[in-house]
Amino acid sequence: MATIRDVSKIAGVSVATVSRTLSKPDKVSAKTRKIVEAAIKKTNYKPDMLARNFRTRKSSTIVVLVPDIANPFFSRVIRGIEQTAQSLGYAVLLGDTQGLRTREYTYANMVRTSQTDGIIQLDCHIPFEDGIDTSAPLVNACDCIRGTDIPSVELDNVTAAQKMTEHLISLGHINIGLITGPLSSTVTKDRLKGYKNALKKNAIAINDTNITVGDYSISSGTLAANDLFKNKTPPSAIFCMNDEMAIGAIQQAKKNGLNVPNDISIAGFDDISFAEFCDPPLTTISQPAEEFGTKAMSMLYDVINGNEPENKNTYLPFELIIRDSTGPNKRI
Amino acid sequence: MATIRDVSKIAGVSVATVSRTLSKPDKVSAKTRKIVEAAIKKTNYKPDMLARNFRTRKSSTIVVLVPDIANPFFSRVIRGIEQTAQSLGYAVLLGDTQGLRTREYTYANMVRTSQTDGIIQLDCHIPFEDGIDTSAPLVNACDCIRGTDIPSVELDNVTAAQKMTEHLISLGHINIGLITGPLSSTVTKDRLKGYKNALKKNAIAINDTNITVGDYSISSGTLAANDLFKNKTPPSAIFCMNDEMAIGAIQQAKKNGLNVPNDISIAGFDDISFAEFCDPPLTTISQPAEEFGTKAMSMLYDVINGNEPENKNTYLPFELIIRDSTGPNKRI
DNA sequence: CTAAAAAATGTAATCAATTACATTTTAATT
DNA sequence: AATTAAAATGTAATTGATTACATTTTTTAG
Repeated sequence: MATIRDVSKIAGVSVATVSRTLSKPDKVSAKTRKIVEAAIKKTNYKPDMLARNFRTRKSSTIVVLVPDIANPFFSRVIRGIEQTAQSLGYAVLLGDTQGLRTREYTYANMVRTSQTDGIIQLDCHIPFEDGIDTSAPLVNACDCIRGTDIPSVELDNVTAAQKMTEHLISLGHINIGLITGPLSSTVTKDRLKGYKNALKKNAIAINDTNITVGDYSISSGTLAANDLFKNKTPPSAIFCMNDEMAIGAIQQAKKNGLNVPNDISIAGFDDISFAEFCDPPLTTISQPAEEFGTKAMSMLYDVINGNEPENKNTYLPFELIIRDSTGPNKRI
Repeated sequence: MATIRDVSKIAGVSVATVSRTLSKPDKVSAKTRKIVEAAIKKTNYKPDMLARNFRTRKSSTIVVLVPDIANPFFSRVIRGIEQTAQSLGYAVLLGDTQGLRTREYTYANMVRTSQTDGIIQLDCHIPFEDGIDTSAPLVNACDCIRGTDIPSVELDNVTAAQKMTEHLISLGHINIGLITGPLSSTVTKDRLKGYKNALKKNAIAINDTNITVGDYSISSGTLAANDLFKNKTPPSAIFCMNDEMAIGAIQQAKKNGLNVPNDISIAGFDDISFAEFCDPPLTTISQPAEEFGTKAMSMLYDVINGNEPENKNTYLPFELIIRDSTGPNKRI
């Protein structure tokens, strides 16, 4: 493999000139530039990134921490990250953490060892209490941690969940079940708050047996729905905090001989691509998944370069998508 | 940030000894090892990977070329890759190519510039005709190119498609539609071959109007299905080359007032997690997605280290999953 | 045409680790 | 105790690009 020295010899110039031809061509006279470019072509020279990264002290790589790459919502976010990263000259390392702290640690440490220039975190645990390097360029996307000044791209989950709950109320539902995610995450807490807000606003009592906890998986949706169906007065509508759980809940409803939406309304969250093709098509909240990624990446770019991002906490818009899985309460 | 020199000073040994303590501890006496380890702890030293990678001439990074990270099958494969990579000391760069050759080029070139030590390719185009660096460690997973000696992890797509077609035939279907992917890929060609094999074996004439081309997206499934429904004698069963297209086809069937499977049987391929939760649940071929990833990664590891992988073309098992979207032909 | 300013180019240090080879220390053998 | 072999440690070169600073060349201004 040709090095910059080979090129400089063939072109009859110094290595500095070759380097400059590549990185600051306007600092080189047109004549030598041509000579050097010819030499580069002749030798098929490509700068060694290992050497360049080492010398410039940056990896031009960022890592994205994701609990599960196979989650269709996260994979769209990552697609957005990758696109913007590419256009900004960064490569994207995949940090599938499977929710394990040790793996988060491993990947977060890559900043300290210069393997990576920054971190985008899709579910938020870092920085840990016990003093992980907090100076690492870090941006949270989708989820966030309250009370820190870590830049984030979020949805107004409170309002979104409130809107969805109000949609169900507007259909005449009073007894509304909820299937949450793990209560540790801010996203879940916010959506729960939105659900409660809507009930309060409409003077509907909050019934704790209507609130069940899932883990954002399809199977947890079936389980939680089944629990709700066993209530003394089962809900006439269920709001699930993501589409997967809603799909699980629909399946369980059908298994129990219930028609969706005639006997029970079921709503989701995220608007994954399969939501539209469920039976019945799912009422849900759509989020601009790719935009979470692109925005997070450009914010991280700012942070890496020492610039305060414009909006430290950016909120992206959502949309209530009404399909056929929700309908009027017919039990009244 | 502490360097190896800081540690060596504090420990009162040479940098070589510090380096050895880390990489070949058995070459260092127990006494000095303890001293060095104490100094490392004291300084909170972490070796700079940029320097190490530069010096050792390897990035400890591999790149995975995937046409679309948001595809649920591919994202499972990637999960497998990531897991094995991690355990082998490799980081995984994400190369979402969106099917664009220029992006494939960009990522493939990372091997030449030492940014990455090897490539796993999930849809196969590289090496291109026009002489990209063929010496790059490369493994194909899921798809492959015939007539090269590039190691690959594959499914026996011919047999799998044949099995599925035979399943439909066994249900009494004779007029069987097919929705393929883009005909350029080996996977598609093989599945087409399997379909034809089954028909021939059962002395059923191959009807070209029964074969339509999709692009593995849901919407292409609806379109292709609609085409098939317009045939003079529409098929009583449709075999779709992936689950997404099957989901699209089911939707189109319902839209046309057809009951699945009573009026028409529809089958998919891949067994993505939503297949089980379709309405009706999808008959499909399940593939060990994660295993494609783990196997491909360990093969790539061999190739990178100059060892011929044991089975240059590894075949993974598949399983015919019969659910409710296929049933007896009632039009006879 | 000359002096000063600006532009272009070159020299060599630098980044932080690894490692071949040299040297010193320790252990083993007689 | 002397000799040899083995183990431990140290010295310094090396990796390939970038870049501060020095030097040379070109341009501009008077």
